[in-house]
Amino acid sequence: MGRRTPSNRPTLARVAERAGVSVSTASLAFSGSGPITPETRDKVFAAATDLGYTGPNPLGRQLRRGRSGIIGVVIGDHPRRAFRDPVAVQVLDGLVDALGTEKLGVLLIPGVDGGEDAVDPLIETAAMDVAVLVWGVLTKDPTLAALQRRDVPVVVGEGRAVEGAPLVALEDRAGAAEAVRHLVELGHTRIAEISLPFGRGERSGPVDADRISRADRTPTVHRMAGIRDVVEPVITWETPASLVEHGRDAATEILGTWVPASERPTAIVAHSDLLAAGAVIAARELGLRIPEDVSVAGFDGLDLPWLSPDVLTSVHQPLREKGTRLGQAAIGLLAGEEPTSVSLPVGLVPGTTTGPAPVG
Amino acid sequence: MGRRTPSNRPTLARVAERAGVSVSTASLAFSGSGPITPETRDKVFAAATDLGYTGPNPLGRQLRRGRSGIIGVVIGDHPRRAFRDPVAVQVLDGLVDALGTEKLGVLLIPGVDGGEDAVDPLIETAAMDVAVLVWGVLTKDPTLAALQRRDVPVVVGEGRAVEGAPLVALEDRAGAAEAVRHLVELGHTRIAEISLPFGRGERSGPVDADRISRADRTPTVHRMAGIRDVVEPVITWETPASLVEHGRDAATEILGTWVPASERPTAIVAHSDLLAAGAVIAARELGLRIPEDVSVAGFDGLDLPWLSPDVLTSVHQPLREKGTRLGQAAIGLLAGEEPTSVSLPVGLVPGTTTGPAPVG
DNA sequence: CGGCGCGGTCAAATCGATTCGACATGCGCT
DNA sequence: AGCGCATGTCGAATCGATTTGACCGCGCCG
Repeated sequence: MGRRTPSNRPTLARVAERAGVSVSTASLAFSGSGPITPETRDKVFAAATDLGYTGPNPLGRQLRRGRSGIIGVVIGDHPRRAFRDPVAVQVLDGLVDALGTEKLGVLLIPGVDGGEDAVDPLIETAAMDVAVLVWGVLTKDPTLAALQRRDVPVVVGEGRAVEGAPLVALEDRAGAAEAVRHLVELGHTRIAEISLPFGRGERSGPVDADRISRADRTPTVHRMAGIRDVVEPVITWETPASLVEHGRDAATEILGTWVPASERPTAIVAHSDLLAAGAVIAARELGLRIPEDVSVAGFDGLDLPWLSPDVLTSVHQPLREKGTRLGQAAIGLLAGEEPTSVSLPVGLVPGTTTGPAPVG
Repeated sequence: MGRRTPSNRPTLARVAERAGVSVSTASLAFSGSGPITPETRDKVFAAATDLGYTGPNPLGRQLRRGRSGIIGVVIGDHPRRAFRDPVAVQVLDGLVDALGTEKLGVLLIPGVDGGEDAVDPLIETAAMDVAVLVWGVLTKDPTLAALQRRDVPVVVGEGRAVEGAPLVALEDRAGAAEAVRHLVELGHTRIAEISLPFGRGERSGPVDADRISRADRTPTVHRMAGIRDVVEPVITWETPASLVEHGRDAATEILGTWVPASERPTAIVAHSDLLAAGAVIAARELGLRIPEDVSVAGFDGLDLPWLSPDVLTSVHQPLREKGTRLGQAAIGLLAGEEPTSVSLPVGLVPGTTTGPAPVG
């Protein structure tokens, strides 16, 4: 059991030789399915254990098969930021699970810092049978372009459909509309919006109609549209990422210094639960009662025990299912099925953070 | 630009043929380093773009090289649980970064639900040049055993050293001792401990000396030892995972019903920041002031904006650096260097959650 | 003017497996 | 007894690249 150098690692050929059979027969023995007598198979296995051979070398098998068994998962940012959002984590979980049933592995591909057209080198060179673009594609997406050049089949989560690629979407627009309708029914008229990022750049602050019209990122665009299906927000605040601190900063401005108290928004709808949680914390810090003074609605349906005693009113999404669907879409593509797209339903679940609008 | 079936995907041989050169020359052209005239190279590149060839097939290259360019990262649990802890996310981030510099990719390998000896199929069959066991190894670890059988070099984070494998550890014991010493210096004598899991099983509740002695998981064991280097806790509460809700549950018991108020612990030291945050929330819910009535110290040094206005007193660890060191260790192994281990320093950073022990 | 060396190109071996078609054996059936 | 078929085994081709060593022609130097 000493250390072995790569060069003396046993191969199928050596096993076959030792077992006194041909390489093909040895291969058949390991594949398990071919026609082979039990004795021959045992002979091969015995030789294998003698030599310390633990099964076919994946590299050889992959080359022959023309498949790597690897699915590239493009998370669009550095892990520390992408996974700071529990939403991404749950989707990934479903994805890993679904792919695991087919013995497919997940190769993590981070986004890049670089300029406009920069893509991670893995996109260009890594072996993968399918790539999953979890957070959709931009209108001119260098990552998508590189994958298409390489003929790597693609599965898209969220947003814009790509020719020949299955799309797994959520009913963002309807869900956002539902959340705002809930607020309107409670009597709110001055509703502020805290939004997800609009595009590549990192910006934060209030936005005007012009910038809104140029938003280029998919959950953002759909959720903004859904909100506007019901009401026009009194203000829209862009954030650089779905993180508690950004929601807190935005709400501190919106509820604090932005307008005189008499014109203060009575409700905030945020594009994500983390942003909404930040808004709740900001309201607490400003001495505002929730929901008596201000209502807050989120989006995602996360379980946030640390927000206790408040429970967010939120639009629940089947996040894990989104992951499993993405995985199944990838598997389907490998099986040669025609790409089919789905849009998963979402639904409002009221919590303790929304209530009737204050009178006057 | 129509769809191509795998069979008519261009190969280096076809490019060479079209360019009127040999395969070896074409290969040289793409490798970039070989001796070749600019004209020949351009001829090859022109033929390549004609055919839509985007570079050597990774599978062929990998087989020849004997390297897959993939590092398996064993996270020891399902992603939704492993990555719910920001600690894991930061380590992963450093790891991905470090490996990215060498164009190595991260293959995510989850833990399994199954019985004692179950391992993820990827462990047995996936191609990987090195495996990183981020959260250490158990005393009898089926994952480690499977990897050793396959001759996959291993890098270990945390805990027990493995023969021939670099170990990247943190000075857990000293850090834990420092945290408790801080509490003792503040006058605390009744100190409770909320601990990380002891082993595979999911248990929660107070533990006795016998169970403590049988703990088999590395950060847990070291942190317990460090605490006991300074003081014996009045109670140790085991939790099934490093999550806010478990810390909250534990602290609710410890500070609430467990003993009469006069004997209530005046300080809690938790093995992680998420557990500590849960304890802070529990204290708030019980109407206890922090730090006047109860002090809470954590471990990890996370940034937890949602705990505002409190800032945890915590032992800061270089988590991202742990990740980069793990990555560098893997790279070193691939380069044939002798495995070397490191232990990274940690340090107490006082926040607002610890203060002098209440008098009486 | 001849030989040496070097830059550039190429043929062939190699990485480790899978799989197709051929082949040998033995059995059953007429 | 002879034919055909099923069963099990094997040889050889193949997947797509990298790399070594041979080879060739040309320029430079003695």
